[in-house]
Amino acid sequence: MLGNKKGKMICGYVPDYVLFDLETTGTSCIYDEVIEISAVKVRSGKVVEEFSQLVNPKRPIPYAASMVNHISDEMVANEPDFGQVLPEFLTFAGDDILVGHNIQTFDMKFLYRDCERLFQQKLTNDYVDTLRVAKLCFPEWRHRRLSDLAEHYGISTRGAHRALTDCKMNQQVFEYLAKELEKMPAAKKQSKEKICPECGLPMKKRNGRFGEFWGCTGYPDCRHTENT
DNA sequence: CAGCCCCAGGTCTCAACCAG
DNA sequence: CTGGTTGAGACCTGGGGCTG
Repeated sequence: MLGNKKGKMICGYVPDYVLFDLETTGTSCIYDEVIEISAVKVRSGKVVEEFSQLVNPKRPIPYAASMVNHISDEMVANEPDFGQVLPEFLTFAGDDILVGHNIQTFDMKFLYRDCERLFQQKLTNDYVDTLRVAKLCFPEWRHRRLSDLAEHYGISTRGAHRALTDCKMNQQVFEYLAKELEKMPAAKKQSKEKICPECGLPMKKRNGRFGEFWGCTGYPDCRHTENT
């Protein structure tokens, strides 16, 4: 949950997880705030519990953001702030693996920032980004937005861009992606899944002066290498 | 729309090698 | 030793994709 080491990204399927989604006042993890957080707890691929809470960002919601998520200032006026909601979410999530779409570059940034800001600690949960998994399954696709994946699997996108609806949609997508992963050749999965033991980032095969070697994609921050 | 990140491709840098 | 060449890693940049 909280500690001094950030969790690592996993690119694969797990049957037990907490899938979450945030709605925010914008796309900047420096200047913007969370206005809704929702999550579903999943055990053996089935939703067993839900969590959803509007958040008062203590500032006006920009028009452009309201147009996307349909959340207005009036709707959040009497809601708690994120300082109250985040501990509730963390209790709900426990030490489960967190799952979401494009969370590596978006949602996790907000969570990391606010955990640091409120508790001076890091979020230790490992996480799965379904965008990464989708890239693995459908490298030939041009787009892999959550709505594209939902449409591909015939999942209803009614009410999209509200956190809980997106969570449920994403949960079904993740279960379908799991089936795609099962169908994939082992070699293809393994080559993509080699993880750096130092920092948890994926490793990549590189050609060096002295031949092939595995290098961490976190270079230059992480300089871990392995022989092929 | 803005902001952020990833990724591929191009360029730069530097060490190794070799000829003179 | 010096200078030129080569090749691989480091670094930079622009385009594309995804989010609200």
